[in-house]
Amino acid sequence: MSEASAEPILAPKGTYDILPEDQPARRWLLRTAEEVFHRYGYGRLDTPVFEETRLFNRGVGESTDIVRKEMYTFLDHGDRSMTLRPEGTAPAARAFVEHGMHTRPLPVKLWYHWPMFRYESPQSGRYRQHHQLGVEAFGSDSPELDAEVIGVLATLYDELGLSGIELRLNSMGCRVCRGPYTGRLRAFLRAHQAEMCGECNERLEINPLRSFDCKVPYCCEVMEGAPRLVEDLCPACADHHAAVTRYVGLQGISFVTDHRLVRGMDYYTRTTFEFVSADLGAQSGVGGGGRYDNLVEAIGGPPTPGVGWGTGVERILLALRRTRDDLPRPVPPGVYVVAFSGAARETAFVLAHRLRRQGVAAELDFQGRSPKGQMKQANRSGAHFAFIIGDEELAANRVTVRDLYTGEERLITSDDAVEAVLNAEESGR
RNA sequence: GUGAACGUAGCUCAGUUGGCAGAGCACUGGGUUGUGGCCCCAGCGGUCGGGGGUUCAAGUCCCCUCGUUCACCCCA
Repeated sequence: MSEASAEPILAPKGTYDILPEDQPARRWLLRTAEEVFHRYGYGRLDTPVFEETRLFNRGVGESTDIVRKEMYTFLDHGDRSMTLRPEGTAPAARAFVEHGMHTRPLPVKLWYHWPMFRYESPQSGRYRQHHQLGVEAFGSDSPELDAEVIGVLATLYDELGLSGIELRLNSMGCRVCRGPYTGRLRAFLRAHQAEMCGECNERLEINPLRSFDCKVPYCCEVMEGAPRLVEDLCPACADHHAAVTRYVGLQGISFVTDHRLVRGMDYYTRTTFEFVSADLGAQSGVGGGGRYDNLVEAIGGPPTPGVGWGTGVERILLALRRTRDDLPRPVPPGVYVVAFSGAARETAFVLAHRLRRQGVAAELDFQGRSPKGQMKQANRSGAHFAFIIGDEELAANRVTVRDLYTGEERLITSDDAVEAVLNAEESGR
């Protein structure tokens, strides 16, 4: 083994480390989310990070980019094909079925905070491992539930202070209306094949709806004249969509109907929606979701409608950091215990221990720093107080308590010092 | 997967037509033999992303590669 030639090992491409200084903002975000979910009556669900590959093939859909080229799939030692979860809805549906949750009072409302894995080319706001917060509500096809689910996300963004976002709403129809509509759209696209880009022609058969998303100018022009699904829904879907928009409005949430909004999972039916942020780059979607009335059945469960969404934790933080500079930061210790002589180190160590047992965050030097160096550290740590112990304090059996905000100093017993800090922390709250 | 830009100290970045690898911040010590913040001095810290090539000489030019960023695509 040659130490000199050891190459540094870096985090895998598209992944990142979450350092101590990054934690408080993230923790605050998650706490806020948990609180919001609780108020709306959602219970937390956790599932394994890997599932049988079949779940995603059947659930998300063979034609999707996620399944076709973005999954981390491997064979385990029993030659079973496993996949690191690329999204949350299919696993949640699997758990719903596996635990017979259809016998619980419906709807069953769940939330999650999970890492997701997709083999994509990384860029800002797009990672190979990222975290999503999500909710899934199973067992009701009421448009009020679509609206509630959207309301949960809008409330979350609002309470996080995420501004500059826009809600886009659409309906993808159902089995009854989507089939005939896609037929009509295909016919339209074939008629205009010569005017469209190569990609649009390629996806004509697989997913013609995608052409609405094409950025090529002349494609956009053609698509202006294309039949629109929202305007071509079956009566039931049209009623549903109208009710969803009404109930979204009742919550005071503004939105735009975007007939071109097509999402990348095959399971969507009826409602689809997306929140986009003006503060992100090209990866402007912060959260999105929709209704999936056929998904549970597709993975072998009883016919059960559902609706939900996922939102990217990293993208929320990215957008927040671009608009706010007051996100939570690490909490400084209450006390930094300073030893001014070698003989005082033992007493300092014990004093720090006592403080910690009393509920006070206390730090001390381990590097053998000079008195000045320790004071500098005390200052940098942000501690309110420095407890200073040197030969004088040892002789007097006292400790010097220095208020690092005011510079005021007192020589008191260690009992009084601990008491003083506890009082200061109490009144500081 | 495609295209473009960029990789120099822990961080943010200079580095001229190829000619001794730098600054600020951070870190350590000192100025103050027991006192932080401001200031001053000094120190520590570098496989110049990696490999190959051209050259007397490469951080600088060429090729490959890895990574990051931006865009396409897709999505959170």
